[in-house]
Amino acid sequence: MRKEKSVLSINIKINNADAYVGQDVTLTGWVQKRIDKGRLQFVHLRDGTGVMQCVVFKKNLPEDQFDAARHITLESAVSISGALRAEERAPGGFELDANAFAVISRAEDPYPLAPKRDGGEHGSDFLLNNRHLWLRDPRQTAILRTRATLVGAIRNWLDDQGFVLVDTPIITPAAAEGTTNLFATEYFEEPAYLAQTGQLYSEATIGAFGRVYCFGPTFRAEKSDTRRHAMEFWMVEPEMAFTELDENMEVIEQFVSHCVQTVLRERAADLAALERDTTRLQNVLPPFPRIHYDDAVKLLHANGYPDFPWGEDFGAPHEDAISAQFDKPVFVHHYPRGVKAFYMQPDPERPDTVLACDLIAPEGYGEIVGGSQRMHDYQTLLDAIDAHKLPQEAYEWYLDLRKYGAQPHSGFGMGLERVLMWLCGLPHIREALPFPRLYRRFYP
RNA sequence: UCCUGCGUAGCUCAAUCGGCAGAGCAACCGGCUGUUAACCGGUUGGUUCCUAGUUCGAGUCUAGGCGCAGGAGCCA
Repeated sequence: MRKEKSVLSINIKINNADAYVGQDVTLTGWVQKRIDKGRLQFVHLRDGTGVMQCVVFKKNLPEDQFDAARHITLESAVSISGALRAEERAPGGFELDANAFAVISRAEDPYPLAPKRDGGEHGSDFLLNNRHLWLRDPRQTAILRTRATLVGAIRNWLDDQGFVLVDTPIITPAAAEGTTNLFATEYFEEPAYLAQTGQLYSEATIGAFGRVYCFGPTFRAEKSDTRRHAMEFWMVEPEMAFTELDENMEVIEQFVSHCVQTVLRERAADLAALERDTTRLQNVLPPFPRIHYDDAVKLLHANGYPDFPWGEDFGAPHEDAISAQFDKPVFVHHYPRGVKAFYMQPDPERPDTVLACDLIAPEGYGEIVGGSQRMHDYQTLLDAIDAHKLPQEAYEWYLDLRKYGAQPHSGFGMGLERVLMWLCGLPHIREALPFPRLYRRFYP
């Protein structure tokens, strides 16, 4: 008889529970928590869309099924059927009165990750070694859902603004910027490298589409061992023909604001679960403050770094000192030529500076966007390649672009994980990637 | 790569002056029909990171190594 009941019950997802109150339903998922009250068992079932408290009374189901529920292990895969009803005392506002309990796969015990207690937390080393299981934690799912929403916001805005997604290669023949260490691999018998940027290729595709972007993983083989660095990370790189520095900054502030506001709107519950104070994020609307590098240096002189020399790049403490003066992301533009990439266009009025802009996030999250106007004159670019002692033959195709319809053009790169850290208030980049590749760590 | 700190039960951590290896949580067994980090009783659980040294005796001291964390540099 009970069998007939569960056959008739409807398979539903927990986030649709409100539509099935009063009906007999079946849930499948993983046991997140069990509270043993003897003849009464509270089983908290997670199905990927939410968590449902299931009430298992001994008298409401066959004895073998009750015993199975009473001894079920954490993270076992189970199917639970019963009547769904609204219940104030239950965590999500709904509760399932179980009349059938089936074990699909019993998890081994003990489950390696303990529920949070005042007796102690897990350390980051242990958690990262168990990343394949740590991902099930409510905090981690909130972060990764937010990441997915952020990716969607990025793509939607660019698509709506007429940017065309044009993918750039991950396997590349030579160092794009020459300076950074690349992951080396092999293309049959020839040396090859994993891309650290798609930008140079996007400078080619703007000749076909005008406005483009590439969005995918990028790779840096630098031995950077900090909370802000991963060896494999995602970067979105829009590129625009017939566009100079000021317009580039306008696009960036519109774009970043849209991303922030979309996440605030669509992921409010997840940000609340992360205990993120979003008051300062609400402020992130155009225009953003813009300061010239010269003025940024003066600002540092007046705020704790009196000896900072003109001509050097900012380190993390300097970025923090600058961003602390503003309640929004702040642009620093016109950097000294010596600290920026070879392809950036010098300012004709200040040839010791380039038409570059970095966007520094508030609250100590550092640089999230780096952009610039690119050299469009053939000879200027050739001289720059020579000055940086880069192999000209590797850049022939890039130089070629300056021969056929060259024009002032600009673009920028935004680090997905850096932005996600800022939005979610994460202390370390390791939580911003599903399977982070960190210095000396790429398992699992 | 540099600076600083830390490696003890599955996890998070104690262990006085160099003198018997401990707790909480998890797990397991039992009790409880309203728990939300349940509660109560009981049980199990150790290569004290590795190697060498000092000592009657080393988790503790010394040297080297390995691992991890935080910060810096580099960058997004």
